[in-house]
Amino acid sequence: MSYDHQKIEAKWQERWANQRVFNVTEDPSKPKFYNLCMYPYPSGALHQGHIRNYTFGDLLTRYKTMRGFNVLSPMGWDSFGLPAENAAIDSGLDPRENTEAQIVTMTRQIKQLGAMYDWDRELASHHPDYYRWDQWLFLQLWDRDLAYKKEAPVNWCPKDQTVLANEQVVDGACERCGTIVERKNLAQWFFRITDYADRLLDDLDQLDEWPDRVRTMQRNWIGRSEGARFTIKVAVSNLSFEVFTTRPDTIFGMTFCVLAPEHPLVDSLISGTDHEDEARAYVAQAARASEIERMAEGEKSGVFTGAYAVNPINGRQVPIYIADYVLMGYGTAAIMGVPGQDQRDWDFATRYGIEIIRTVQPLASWEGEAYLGEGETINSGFLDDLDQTGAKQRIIDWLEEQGIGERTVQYRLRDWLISRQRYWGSPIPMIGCPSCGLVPVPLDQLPVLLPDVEDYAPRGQSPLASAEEWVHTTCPACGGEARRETDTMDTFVDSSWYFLRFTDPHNDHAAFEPGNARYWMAVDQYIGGVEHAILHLLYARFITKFLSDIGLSPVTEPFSRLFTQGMITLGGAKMSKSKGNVVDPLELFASHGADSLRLYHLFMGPPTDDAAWDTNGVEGTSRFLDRVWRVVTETERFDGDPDRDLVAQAHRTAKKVTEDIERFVFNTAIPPLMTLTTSLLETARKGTDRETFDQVVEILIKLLAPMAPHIAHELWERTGHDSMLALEPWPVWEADLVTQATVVMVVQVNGKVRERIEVAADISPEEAERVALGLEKVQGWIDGAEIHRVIARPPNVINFVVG
RNA sequence: GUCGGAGUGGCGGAAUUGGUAGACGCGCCAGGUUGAGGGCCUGGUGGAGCAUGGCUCUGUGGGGGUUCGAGUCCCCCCUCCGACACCA
Repeated sequence: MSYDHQKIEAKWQERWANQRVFNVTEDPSKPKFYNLCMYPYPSGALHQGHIRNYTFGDLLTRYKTMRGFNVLSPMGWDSFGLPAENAAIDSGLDPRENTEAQIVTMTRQIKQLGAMYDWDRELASHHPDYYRWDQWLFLQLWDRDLAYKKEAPVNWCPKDQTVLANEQVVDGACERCGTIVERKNLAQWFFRITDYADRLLDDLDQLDEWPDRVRTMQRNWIGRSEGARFTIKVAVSNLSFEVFTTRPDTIFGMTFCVLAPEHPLVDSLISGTDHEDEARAYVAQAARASEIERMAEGEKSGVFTGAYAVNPINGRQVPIYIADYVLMGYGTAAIMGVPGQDQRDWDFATRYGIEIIRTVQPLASWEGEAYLGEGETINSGFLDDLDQTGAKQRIIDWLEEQGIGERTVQYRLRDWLISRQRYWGSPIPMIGCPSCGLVPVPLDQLPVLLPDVEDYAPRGQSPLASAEEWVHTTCPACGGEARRETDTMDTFVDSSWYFLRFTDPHNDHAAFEPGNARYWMAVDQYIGGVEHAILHLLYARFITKFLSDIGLSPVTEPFSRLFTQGMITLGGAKMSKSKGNVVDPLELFASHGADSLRLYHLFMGPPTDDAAWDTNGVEGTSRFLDRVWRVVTETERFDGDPDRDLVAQAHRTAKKVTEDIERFVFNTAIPPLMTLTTSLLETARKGTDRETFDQVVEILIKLLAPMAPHIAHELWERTGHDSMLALEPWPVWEADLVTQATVVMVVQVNGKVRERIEVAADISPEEAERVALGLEKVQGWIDGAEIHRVIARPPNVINFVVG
């Protein structure tokens, strides 16, 4: 018989909400715990990934509450973004109405899961009272020269006539229409995150409760390289350019130079020369080609400019090429070509017949490719015989003495491109004035409201541009006619500070009150998908550091502990609507109940790992809950004796479950609860006394409360308690009961298990040896041979080495 | 290519410090309950062999090594997944 989960789940969801069990205020008398699941995009329907995320989060909220913490667990909506806009374009749905309807639906579904949040703090980034503070944040950055506008190459879809974010470009093509993406120069807004590169990198060391792989990914993304930057003169001209290198020690091996096709010097180098036509054709082709095409070509391509560069170290003249393997966005967009010590330069030199000079003596014979290893410097004048470290030091000193170069640090990280030629986002609060230039919207005029438009389809510029009345405004500086910025902000701006807003969500005169933030920050546990390991987490760290610098954030790192969950797969692929392999949580709420589904998500495997879906597994956890139900509702006999073993088992279970939750591993916390339930059912048949039984049942219900809260609360009530289980203290265990008196010891002969024997847990090595040697089977295996060694590790194992 | 992560029964997985490999669940098999089915209960379930109420061998992607003892530690290789992807 199975219990009526629909009825009891609805009952308790209503009670928790009515009694405001999970609504919190700042309370200095209690330790605080800020527990946060990454706020979702309101897609309109929960999928299993959400269920998994909120099940983990809710388990922690409930567990920490029972442990006596003041737990803040808020929920909100990352409600700006492309899907709502695409729905508007494709189906004519109003983005605002559509988004808000989806929020209503998803809120209902989250409540059906029994996941509890402080809904008084709910926020949605598309609300003017939220995005007003995005705009405020933008202006704070602008005031400190950390927001700027400049021309930059962007991904451009020629069919959709729009700019695409990097993540919308899949294999070099537009994610929506499949057209090959072009690169195009457009004036864009940036945040100067590179100013924070060092701090973002260095502070990763503090985040020792983040997964290593996430820290590694961030480290690689920031990509710090130490090296030198120096000036190279162009022969027979007064032109020069700068190069960056991590291997200044190889400067004597420079046999050519390369400029990126977009390098500003290219034009003056080739104008009016014999090489002009060929070079211009190459530059044009590089501009047209997508990244994918550039790479797919396999071999490195380039073209000679006709000009020569002068190596400052020895005056030697080397040819200057243009090649697209040198990137405009990194370093100085120009390099010294040292084929002997760089594989890319080697490939290029080999193709174009350029001389190769080795400047490092390989440790072993080495041919056919560049040598990147250690070795003595050779063919390098005054650097000869030095090792790499010494040679680098020496040459940088020399460059600095000559006043042509310096030691420098280069990052792979680029500034954050935040403007989008899109409708459904926070308008950038700037005004373009013909006489004053770029002028910020005064703070007292925020928010700049998103205007209504007729047509959301991209036409090569932001849809906001079509709202003529809105665009036309007056310049705050001179009062003349001016035009508003029509780009909106990347939604990653919204999510880069929402966790601070949750500490003071209704503030209408500031983004948040520093006092509230001081109580709640940092987020003690942040839970979400690993797909946000780089961008969101990096941006959030950046903005938090910035807000700390201007005295508003109490912390320099927003998330103390990060947990990234694995994804759900079915048939070997990630569960997704487009692949058609989704299992709808709503159907499972109806058929098995939220508790069974939650328990299955906890049980199916390590929370960090990807997990393969199996609906039969929900059947299994559902059966388990039926058994728990029967323990309480069908036990009638209480005519036996107190059962100390059962109590001991309950205490061991409490210890194990607590330890597993603390280390964030849930799949191993459930088996002991299952076996405890089986023991209770056996005991119920056998008979015990009422006191023992009630005591053990109480522990079981409490341990189950964070995992399967509805059934746990119902059984708590049915076992005669008036209190709210969610606010009851977590079970404690007695150390004496947890330690077992006897254990099974393994007896090995020559490392092979030959016998098992039950012994006292505190047996001495001598006693263990005596007992083991007394065993008939062990004697049979020793078979009269000499015992060379006895390794006794009581009470687990004893091993006789014979032979 | 570089950097991460992972390979254990038919399946999901367990084994936290080197010490009983396969906990727990699913699936499957047998028996019980039932008019039948479902449900529930009990037992079994890595592989091979045999003198089959038990015993022996073998077994954690492959190959070597360290150790009394290796899923766990070291070296080499293979496969899969993820991130970055010409970063000078």
